[in-house]
Parts: sequence; structure tokens; C-alpha cells
Amino acid sequence: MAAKQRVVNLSTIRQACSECSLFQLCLPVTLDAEDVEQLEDIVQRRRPLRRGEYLYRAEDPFRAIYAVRAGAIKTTVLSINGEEQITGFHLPGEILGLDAINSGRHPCSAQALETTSVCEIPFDNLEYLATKIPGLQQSLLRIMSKEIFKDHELLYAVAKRSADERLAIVLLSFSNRFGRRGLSRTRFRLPMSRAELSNYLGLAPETMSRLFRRFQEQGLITASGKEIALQDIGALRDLAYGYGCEANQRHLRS
Amino acid sequence: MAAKQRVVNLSTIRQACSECSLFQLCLPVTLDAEDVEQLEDIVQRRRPLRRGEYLYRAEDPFRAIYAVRAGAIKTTVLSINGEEQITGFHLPGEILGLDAINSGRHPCSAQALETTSVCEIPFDNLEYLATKIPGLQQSLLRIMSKEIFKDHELLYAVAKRSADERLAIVLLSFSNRFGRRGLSRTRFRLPMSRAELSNYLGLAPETMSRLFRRFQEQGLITASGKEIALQDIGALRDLAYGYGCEANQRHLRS
DNA sequence: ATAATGCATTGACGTCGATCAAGATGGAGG
DNA sequence: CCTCCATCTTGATCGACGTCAATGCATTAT
Repeated sequence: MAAKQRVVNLSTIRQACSECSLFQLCLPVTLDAEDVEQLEDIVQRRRPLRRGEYLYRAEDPFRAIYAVRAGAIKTTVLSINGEEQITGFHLPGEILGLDAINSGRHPCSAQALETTSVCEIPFDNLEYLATKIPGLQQSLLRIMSKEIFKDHELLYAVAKRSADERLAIVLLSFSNRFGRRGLSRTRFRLPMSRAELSNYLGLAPETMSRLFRRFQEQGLITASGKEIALQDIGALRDLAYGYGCEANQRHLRS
Repeated sequence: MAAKQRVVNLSTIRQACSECSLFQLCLPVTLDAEDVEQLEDIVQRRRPLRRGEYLYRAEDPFRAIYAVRAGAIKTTVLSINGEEQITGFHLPGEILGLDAINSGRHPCSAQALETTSVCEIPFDNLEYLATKIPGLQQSLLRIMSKEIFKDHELLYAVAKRSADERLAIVLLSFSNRFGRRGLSRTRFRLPMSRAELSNYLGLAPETMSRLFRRFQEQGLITASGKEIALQDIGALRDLAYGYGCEANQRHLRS
């Protein structure tokens, strides 16, 4: 078993949530300045992870939840025969580790897809703080609720949608997630490989490759490597949400 | 649009959590007698739902979460073209409605599979109480964490497993859930139809039917209608968790 | 520059499970 | 008891997607 490269508080520094551009994404609630200050006291930053490094591994004891500051992280569960299933991609402003609260151990591994920095939020401290700050408790519950909701949507997508619908859904999801950070909704760089994307969607890498070609032939997107440009968002939406229906445009993972 | 048959506080009575046999399942934490009493003050029981009645519908405003006392409930999301995807089955002692906290509206509908009674827990009250009782806050967070974890497992099952593996997984899941209520782990009555089960697993009803036949021919189960008897749990586990591996027997939805 | 490595692409082929269609079963109601 | 309707079953067929295998392409190491 590989040595767990746990970096214990080594290069952690006090974090300035109040100045973080991602704060509204991270904790979408109204906390007054004093509350935020208390929060800053417990949030720590760790040494950035290099591509491939683990933030935590499955079965690791649960100590903290994490917010991505920059980069990207994938969470995976491992089956007995050693093949992995990717359960989520986590972009800046998004929280991970919540699935470990119940058992006290991380049920999945979290691995950096590229150079990634995260804020570490020790859970005991957070939980204590939440009893003092009602707004924080509320925020926590909402974040977790949203996670459950997103999982249900993803489940539906994987269970009931065809391969091209799934791809459309996930492309629009990334589009939204980049967009709300103020980046382009139509041109972005995917942090994961085709193989990882296909794994996430429950497809074979070859199928993903063929899909990308078809989408380009149909003028829906252009792609060169990980650089993606959405050329016909309307058509993608039609694929993802059914034909031309403008209602019910809740976006997967948005 | 059908009239929403909301039963507002009509026949609600104060609930005696302290005497409920499902309490440990519902809220698996240590609350002292005084805390439980406070909880009882806010928990209400509603008139039992008849088969097919809705507890809530998608888009309904979120007011409360619910604990199943008896019976069974399915939660479903509706796609644009009107077909439904079942996102979960909820048995006695299990909580539903958590996915609505974030948006303030229920993202899915909840419908009784048979005559079902539930405890209603108004969320505002619960949230307030949680700020007063740390153990309750902790419990809430754990329940939600577990929900996220289960969703990830289910996602993995649907995305990566073959039809027979999925059936084995879900049968063992029900076995556990009946077992922990003190009922038989090997003989039980499924509350849902074959069609609903197949929908949940992302399969066609015909496939489900064939699977049941094959499982019976192979001596894994016997089934007559909704009555199921697991004849060879070991073999089912092999199917569900990989060949003969005794480790890692985390059970889906257990 | 060349080799080596890892990921992406492309094609050929097979299979699992969906779909279509037709009975069988069984429960609810008269 | 019989009828009626929904659900379940069974068979035949088809297609989407996985698998296998070969090749291309890019990046890094030699």
C-alpha cells in the first residue's frame, strides 16, 4: 500500500474568506463580518496538490471538508476488482468530503486532476461554529441538500439517457460552472481526460471519442484536446432537456 | 393539474418519538430525554396516505422533512416528455425530503406505494432546535451525509453494473433494511411493482421479469408476486460485490 | 532526433438489454 | 362466478454501446 502522503498542517496559513472571489459559491449565505472572521480562523490552506496527488484516500479517517480554490479534483470509488468509478468532478468554489460525515471515514478517494489548491475546513471546528452561527448551519445543510439533489439528477441522467444526451448534459454543466465563476460559458478547458469523462458518465472511452467526433460533425461543438467550444448551445440543450422545452432548465450540477 | 390534496395539520397529533421502535433508525444519535421531548413537540403525524397518494409533489414549497413510520414511499423525478425516474424507495425509519432544503422546493414527488403513515417534521422548527441541541445538528448532518454516500453507491451500481448485478445489489439492500428493523433478512414482501423496481435500476420491465426467472432457475431466490425469499445470499453477494470477496461488504443503502 | 509512454482515435464485431408484440396471470368489482 | 384491466411474462428482433485490436498523435525521456 502506497504511503499516504498526508501533509499535516505543515504549510497551512490562515485563510481570508472575506477576500476570496469564490466565497459566494462556497458558502452562499449571508454571514456578517464577525461570523466570517470566526470562519476564517478555522479555515486553513494546504500546500497545493500536484496532478495525481491525493487529497484523501478511501477509508482515510474523516477530519475536514475541503473547498477547491484553484484546479480540479475527481472523487472516485474503487470496486473490488480494482476498477474505479468517478463519482464527481470538483471545480473551484465547490465543496467535497461531505459524504464522509456519516461514517467518519472517507468513502471515496479525492485526487487532483491538475495543480490544485484547496481550503481545509476541520469538521469538528465547523460543526461547533455552526451551533453558534445559525446562518452557517443553514448554509451547511443547504450545501448538503444540493449535493443530494445533484446526485439524483446525475443518477437519472446515467440511468435513463442515451450516450449523446449524457454528453450534452455534462458539457452544459461545465458551461454553467465556468460561467458562474465569470469565465466563458462557451469556451473552456476541461480538466479531465476523455477517459475520465466517459468513466464518469458510465460509457466506454471509445464511445466518448466517437461522440466528440459526431458532435463536431454536427456543428454542436469544436474540440481540440481538452479545449472545448460550444457552438450551438440551443441544440445541446435540446439534447439534454428534451426538444425545445424552455421550462425546467435546471442544469445538472449547476 | 390535479388538485393538490394537501392535508394541513388537520389530524396531526403530538408524536411520541421516545416510544417509537424506529427512533434509532430515524435519528441515530444520543439525545437525552429532555432533547427528545423538545423534538416530540415539533414532530407531527399526518393522516395515513393511501396507495398512490402524494406526500408532496415536485415544485411544492418545502416546509418539512418526513420520516416513514409504516408503509413505503417512492420518490420520482419527471422528465420533460413525461416519463418518470424513481430516485428512491423509502421504508419505515427512513427520512425523505432532504433534497429540497437547498432550493426551498421539492425537486421530486413522493408517492405512497401502499398505505403509509409518516411523521412530519417542520424544517424551520427542526433547524431552530438544531442550533440548541448540538447532538441534533450532528445527527442531521450525518443523515444527509449518508444520503449522499448512498447516492454515490447507487450511481456506481447503475453506471457500471450489469442488470443481474444490479438486481442482486438491490435485493441485498432490501434484505438489510428489513433486517435492521428486526424482520427477516431472507423472506420479505417488496412494496413496489416489478416495473417500479426496474425503473429504479434503469432497466426495462421485461428485463426485470427475465432476471427474476433466471434468479429462480439458478436457485438464488424464490419469488411469488411481491413475496421474495433469498435462497442463496452468498451467491447474491458474489454477484453484488464481486467474486467471493468477504471484505468491503458495504451494502448499498444499508 | 529518436524512442518510449500514455492517451485518443478508428474500425470490426459481438452482446446485452431495449423494444415490439402477443399471451398469461391475477386482483378488483360487479 | 365471471369480466375487465393492469401487471407480469415470454418470445423475437434490433440497435446502441462495449470490447478487442490496430493505429495515430503528443509529450517526455534518452
